[in-house]
Amino acid sequence: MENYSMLFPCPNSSSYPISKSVVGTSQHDFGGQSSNAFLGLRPSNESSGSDHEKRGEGGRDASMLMSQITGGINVSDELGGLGNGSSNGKKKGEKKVRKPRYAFQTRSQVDILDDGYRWRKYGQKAVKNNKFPRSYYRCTHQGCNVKKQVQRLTKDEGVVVTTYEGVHTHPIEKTTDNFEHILSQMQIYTPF
DNA sequence: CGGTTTTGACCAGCGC
DNA sequence: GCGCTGGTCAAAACCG
Repeated sequence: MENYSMLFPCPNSSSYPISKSVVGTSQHDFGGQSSNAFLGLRPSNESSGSDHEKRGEGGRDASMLMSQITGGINVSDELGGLGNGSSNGKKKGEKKVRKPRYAFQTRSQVDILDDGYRWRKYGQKAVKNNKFPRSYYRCTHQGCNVKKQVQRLTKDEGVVVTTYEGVHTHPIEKTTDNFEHILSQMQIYTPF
């Protein structure tokens, strides 16, 4: 858990986080305790077993909206510069340059939202304070090393947190009604 | 048969 | 320095 860009700050912090509040995108410093934007994604400084409640009254947290998600996607390509393009050199002895990540929550029955790209799962880990494992996926397109991880929240298993890392270097694979398809898989939350 | 998933092992970073 | 945790690898299993 290092640098996440919180597309959606904690909903219980007063107003709804609509808008492209998106990127604070600090490349560094985020690992240092990002307030508590993401309930399930916190590092490990939380005493297990008590990480829920505490936001219980707020009603359904994770009230993520589609509009926000589109915002997130847009934003994600402004990291194109730093993201791909060879700067990812994995030489040893080199300073680790971490790509910024973009996370968002969705309310969905399915873990894997079909975003039109093809992903191959390359790992799965049990994470602390969460009874659901986190799954790691990589884009199968040649030369495109975009990764994403998907995790369901313990507290609210209707909520799926998806974290993208990197930018696709190729067009989307499934063009047909892709966006609508995503919509159909989500339960959209409208505060109105 | 080729691509994907599963799953345990391995490794690196971080906090104590 | 050590242990914990997250992230990745790779071999085997699985599936169309």
